[in-house]
Amino acid sequence: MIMKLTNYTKIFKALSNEHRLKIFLMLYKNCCVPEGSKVMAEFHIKGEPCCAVKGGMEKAFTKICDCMKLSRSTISHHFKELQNAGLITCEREGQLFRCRVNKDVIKTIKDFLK
Amino acid sequence: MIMKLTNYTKIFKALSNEHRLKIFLMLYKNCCVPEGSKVMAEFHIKGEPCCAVKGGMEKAFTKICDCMKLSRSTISHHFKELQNAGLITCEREGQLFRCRVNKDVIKTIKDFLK
DNA sequence: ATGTTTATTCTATGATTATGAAACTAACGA
DNA sequence: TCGTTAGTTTCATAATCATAGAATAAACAT
Repeated sequence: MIMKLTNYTKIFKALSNEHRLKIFLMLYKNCCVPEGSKVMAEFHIKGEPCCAVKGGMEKAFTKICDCMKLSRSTISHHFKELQNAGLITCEREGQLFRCRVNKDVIKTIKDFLK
Repeated sequence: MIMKLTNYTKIFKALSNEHRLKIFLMLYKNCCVPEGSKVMAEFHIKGEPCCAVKGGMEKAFTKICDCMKLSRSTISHHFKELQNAGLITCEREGQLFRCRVNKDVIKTIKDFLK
């Protein structure tokens, strides 16, 4: 996938903030996913401290705030930035908050650095 | 190589600016280098429009300013940022301005995204 | 030595970003 | 319905960043 330079700067900018990078890593690394699934993590809205998919994620969405000592609105803002950069997609489905990490983008970055 | 999270944010921040990314790419991709050498580009101080190593680089340091419509001090600042992030190292040697791209860092980023 | 060219550092300023408070929306349960 | 919980949006503000001009330094040619 070939992208305009500004798409890359957007991605790098999204990852240039420590809090956003932590959130992203939490989604990208600390969650096990069923093979073939793109869903990296599911956070229960009511603050269940788990990754609904397969365990491994020790902080649920609502606890990220405490964990990072940031307000809810700030966390929301950071999630939005990660989405705008195309790194993740989020959707709400009833009580569930679903996050997908866009693996294509990761590949794109790696290719970019070749 | 394992680094603190802030080192990664520093790298991503350095690459999050379009001008810096262009400069970095110029050093990283557009210059041919002799096998085994770490030197990615050599810019003549007097504005010779070449990469002293093997050709391929069409803009010398002094022309980057025109090319990007930025002042000399701003370009200097951007080079410094790239250095602070550990992406490149620069040194002056008489009339030559030498830039080395730190390939280890690139590898570190790629490993980071695994 | 003096002037020229080139890059850096310092300083000021306009632009962008990170943050939280408050208002708002959506889902749920009693 | 009404209150609670969860997340978003809007707005204001403090912090950081990008930029250029001026002063400075280093290398060189004359």
